[in-house]
Amino acid sequence: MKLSELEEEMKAAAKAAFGLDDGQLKNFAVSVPPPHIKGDLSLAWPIAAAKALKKPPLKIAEELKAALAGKYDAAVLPPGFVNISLKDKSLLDDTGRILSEDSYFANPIHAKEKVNIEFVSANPTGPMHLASGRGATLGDSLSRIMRFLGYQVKEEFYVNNVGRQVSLLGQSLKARYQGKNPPEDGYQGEYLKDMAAALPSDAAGWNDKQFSEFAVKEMLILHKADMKAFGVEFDRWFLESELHEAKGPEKALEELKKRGMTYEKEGALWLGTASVMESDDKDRVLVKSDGHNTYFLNDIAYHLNKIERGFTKIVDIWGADHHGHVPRMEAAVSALGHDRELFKIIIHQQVLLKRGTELVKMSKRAGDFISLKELVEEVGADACRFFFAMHSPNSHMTFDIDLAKKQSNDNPVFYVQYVHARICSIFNNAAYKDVDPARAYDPAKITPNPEERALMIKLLWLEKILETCVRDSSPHQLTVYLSELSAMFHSFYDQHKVLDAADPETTAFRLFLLKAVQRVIGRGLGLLGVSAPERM
RNA sequence: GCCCCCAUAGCUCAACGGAUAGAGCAUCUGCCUUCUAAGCAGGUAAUCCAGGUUCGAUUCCUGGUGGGGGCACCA
Repeated sequence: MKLSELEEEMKAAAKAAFGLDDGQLKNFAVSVPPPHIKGDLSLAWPIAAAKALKKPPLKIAEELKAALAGKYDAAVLPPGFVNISLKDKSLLDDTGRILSEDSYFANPIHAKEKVNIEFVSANPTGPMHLASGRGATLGDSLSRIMRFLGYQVKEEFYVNNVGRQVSLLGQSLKARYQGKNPPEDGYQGEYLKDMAAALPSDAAGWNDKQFSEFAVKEMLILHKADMKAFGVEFDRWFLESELHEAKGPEKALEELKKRGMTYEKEGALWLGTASVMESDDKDRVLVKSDGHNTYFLNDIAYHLNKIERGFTKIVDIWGADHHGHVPRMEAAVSALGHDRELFKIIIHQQVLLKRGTELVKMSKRAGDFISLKELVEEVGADACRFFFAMHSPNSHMTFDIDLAKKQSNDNPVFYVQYVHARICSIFNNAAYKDVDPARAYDPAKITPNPEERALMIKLLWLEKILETCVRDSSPHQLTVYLSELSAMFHSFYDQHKVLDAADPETTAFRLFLLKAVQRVIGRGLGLLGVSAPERM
């Protein structure tokens, strides 16, 4: 039985025994007992429920134990914990189902959710920066996790291919083509020299717009290649120009006006994000006094577009440098008449770069930065992705470039990957050791030892870990889990021989168990966009 | 000035308000004639400060201190 099912079953037992409603069982959750405690799972609920039930925690724990009797072996420990021991047979059964049912951990309840996750969305004005790796890792890993759990997920990259920055890019490219320096506020990076050198022969007669279009097109090719090398393939690259062709901003504006959310002041058109909705610190301009749309209006139109495409959950992943935009964007979605729950913005803190002992400040326009491509080529996509995935979005991570390049072998990703490789190796050695790797074991003849039990229980936790990742909008718990599972495996490997022709029953069981470990490790790494090598 | 985020071992990070705060790197001690030592076993080592709430606080609240980011009719 999955942990979620087990938890539900125990919760139902508690509900019936104490005559409670769901609200009173909110904190009812299984957890892992600390190492010095005997038991496979732990419930702290009796302590938490003491006040509401007006009973001593120990008494509640005893009553809960009685309610679970027959189904679970439970023990009560002060100040009111109930510790559960799982039966070997049920563990063996679960391990088998992990192997036989690929979607064992999916939850059908998620299937009705249509999720749009937009991330990276770097401007097509220069090579993709190393820091984009953080957003890319977050978005792609979360997408993979949600998909695995049963959600319908579309990954999307928004391309700002119109506007002032794009014009500047075109002008900068044109200047390079003509052997001049780019405009003062233009793009100074070397990459435009290379691009200029590759311009077609008829570029001499081009106007600025043609230079811009060429530059954006080329840049998009690079961005797509960078993302692919990083293991990220978007379902859609949404061009801002598509939005304008479909009259998106006009429609959004009309909708906002119709809802009475806008007003004119000083020749501009404003959205009452503060005065009407009280969710921002000031009102925001939609149409400037010169008649041009603000970026904000275009962004509202883009989000309206996503809503119209029928998504039930819309997620944006932004760097902390945009966090000030959160209230106005949330206000805008509300202003369009939609539920706040529909729209979620995940903010991740920025990546600080450290080279030697100095913190490196980077600017795309000055052309001084470390590209994602460079990093991936030197460190490898696996190590990069695992490293980014390890950090919760709120952590201010400093990326030590020298360390990442020089000591990539220290990355915990190898520790996890090594589990997969070791298990593959064992299976490859089976024939050589006179063992049939396909032989089934007989559950009736197997009593798992403590290390084997611990591994089987750990495998079950993948489900809850992944749900936690979704709840916290971060894959970092998965990296912790994989490291812990790996440690358990390596320790097991050291203590117990797997292939033993003299003991075919135990050998068959251990191969079965290892197959499941291998499956979970491979699956977990896959959800992080990291490869599971067969040998290292 | 206002807003957001952060502060845990020498370093990089974990820990739905729960039991003796977990890892990796670094460091020290052991372990390769036996399925891969990118490994195992063990040692050293941590919750910024002051209050508060709670049976219980690294976690929640208030006030400090220190750091990062943001406060446009730019995108």
